[in-house]
Amino acid sequence: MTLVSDLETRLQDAVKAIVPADALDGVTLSVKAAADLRFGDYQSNAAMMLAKKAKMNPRQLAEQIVEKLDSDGVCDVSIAGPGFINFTITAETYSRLAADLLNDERLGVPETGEGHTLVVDFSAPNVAKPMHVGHIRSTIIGDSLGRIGRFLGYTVKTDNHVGDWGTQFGMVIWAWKREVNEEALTADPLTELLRLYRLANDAKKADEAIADECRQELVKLQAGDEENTAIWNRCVEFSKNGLGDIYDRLDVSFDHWLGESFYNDRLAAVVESLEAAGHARDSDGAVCVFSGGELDQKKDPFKINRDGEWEDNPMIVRKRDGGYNYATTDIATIDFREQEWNADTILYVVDQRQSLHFNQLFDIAKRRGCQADLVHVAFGTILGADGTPLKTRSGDLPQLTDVLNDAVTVARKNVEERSRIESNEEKDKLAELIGISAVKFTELSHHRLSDYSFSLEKMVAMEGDTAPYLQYSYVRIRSIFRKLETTPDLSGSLTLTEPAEIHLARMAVRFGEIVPTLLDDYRPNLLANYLLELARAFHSYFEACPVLKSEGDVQKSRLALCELTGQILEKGLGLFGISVPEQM
RNA sequence: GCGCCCUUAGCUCAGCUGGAUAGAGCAACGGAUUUCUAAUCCGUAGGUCACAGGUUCGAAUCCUGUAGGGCGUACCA
Repeated sequence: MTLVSDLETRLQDAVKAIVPADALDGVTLSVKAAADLRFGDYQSNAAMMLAKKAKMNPRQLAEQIVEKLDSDGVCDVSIAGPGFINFTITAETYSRLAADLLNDERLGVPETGEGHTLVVDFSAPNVAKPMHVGHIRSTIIGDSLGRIGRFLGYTVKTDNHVGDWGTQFGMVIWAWKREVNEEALTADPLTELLRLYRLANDAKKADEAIADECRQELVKLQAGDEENTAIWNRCVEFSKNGLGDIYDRLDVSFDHWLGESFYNDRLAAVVESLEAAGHARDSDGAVCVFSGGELDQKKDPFKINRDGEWEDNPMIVRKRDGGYNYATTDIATIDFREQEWNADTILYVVDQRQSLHFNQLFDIAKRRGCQADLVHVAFGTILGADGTPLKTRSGDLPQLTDVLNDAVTVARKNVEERSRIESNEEKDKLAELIGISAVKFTELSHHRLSDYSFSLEKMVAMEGDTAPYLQYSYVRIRSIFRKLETTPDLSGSLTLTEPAEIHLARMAVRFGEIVPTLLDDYRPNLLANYLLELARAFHSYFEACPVLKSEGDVQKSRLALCELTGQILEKGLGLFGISVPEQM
């Protein structure tokens, strides 16, 4: 049980002894971390909420609650302002809890996800095109959500739903048949594929007939044409190898790699079932899903207002040319994940600009009887330096590999200038770790819905609120233990007295309270905030409380606190897919 | 037109299922290092939370409106 839930239980017991049960309807008696430590460690506004409902004086009610509240020596309880109940945790309690955490593999994090299957659909780049900076958000946020889910005890299935079957293949095949350069393909397959893609893209923009030809190539592929399938197989193989290199570098992996093509032979049946159930019908030669008519038009994703008239805004599941598009594939994918994986929740970590698509998709899935909780974990747009969105098809966005390389280069320079490490090989390894960690952490410390202005400078920053700052605090901890030479016995009780010690323990205890909240709204950045606060507490402690110069119980307590902090930093960064170095 | 999202310090951003005097980092300025690693710490300065109303004991947070910006709006994903 976390400290905050312990306090909540005590508070609820006290309230139940005073207030009749029916007065508690709709009131949550919650305790949260105090906004300001001057008020104590935790606070509750339960008395004010209840007083409002029962038309009582909030301060008097708070006094009654406090009188009944059995704090059992855990904390001091006081009343302030209009009726806040403030909990000030004692140094003894923090000492005890810190000692407990040191013996807890889970570091105080409860298993809230047991028995629940969580599918995380993320990254999903288009095959045949290299990943650019725009792919960073889905890849890193999705990977982190999967790791967090696993740690919380969910059965997690991560799936890279790669775009290996869409329109771009019609284009690549069209260009391949006319222009492929086998030599270039052997030397640098991804660049050659990108060249072919751009070639077709430019050609079809200039000539509508070519756009048609590209569509025809796709239809042939989807119908099983031998030549196109052979080309496609080679494209996919080259691309997956290239993608695999980047994922390895990012330490991102997937349980499954079921791309759009995997669902190809299920699409016809999906459309048939939609038609049979009356959800879809022919429209202008295409097969479309229309509104279920159950929602208000303003909220209905299948309705749109044009010039004052509400018109249908259908979702196309089979194009006029007979080809299928991603809507159809997505429906088949939901069926598969529900039936084969028993998904309870499916997360789609996808750009918020696709929210209309997901609104439509989820609506039709529910109409077909889908039971799983479907969530579009949307994120904001990546903007360029000029504040406008980076355009996916402008062709000139920085590639992900280049960004990673730049970050590593900056990190390498830092290592050269400030690290104690001497071997060049070790320096290279450290720079790779730090550079990539910095990129990941930059992403994860932002609110996912904020538009993200891409700046190389920010991506590669090594000071302040960054991954290296967190890694550095870990390194300082390891350094203390290295100097100690013996392995200390850290079991038994602790004695924390200095404000910096107590504050560090306070932060450590909160780890178990923060982690379960990360999946409430799929917000890894709350963990980033926490880890920075923990590391700040540690660095202050490091300056204020000498460890090696202290002796006896004081030293033991301080070592224990260091060890605990190190474990939390390692675990917390691990939830971001970031590892910690022993030395910097 | 209609729908969705955004607007917080010079810059980049946290904080948003209502709580007390709105927080970090960067940049600026002033200090700390014969050290348990200065990728650090301590301090100073910096705000009409876009604007106007409303609900409430209490609003950056919820509601309405206005301004500015972004995105989406049937055969791309």
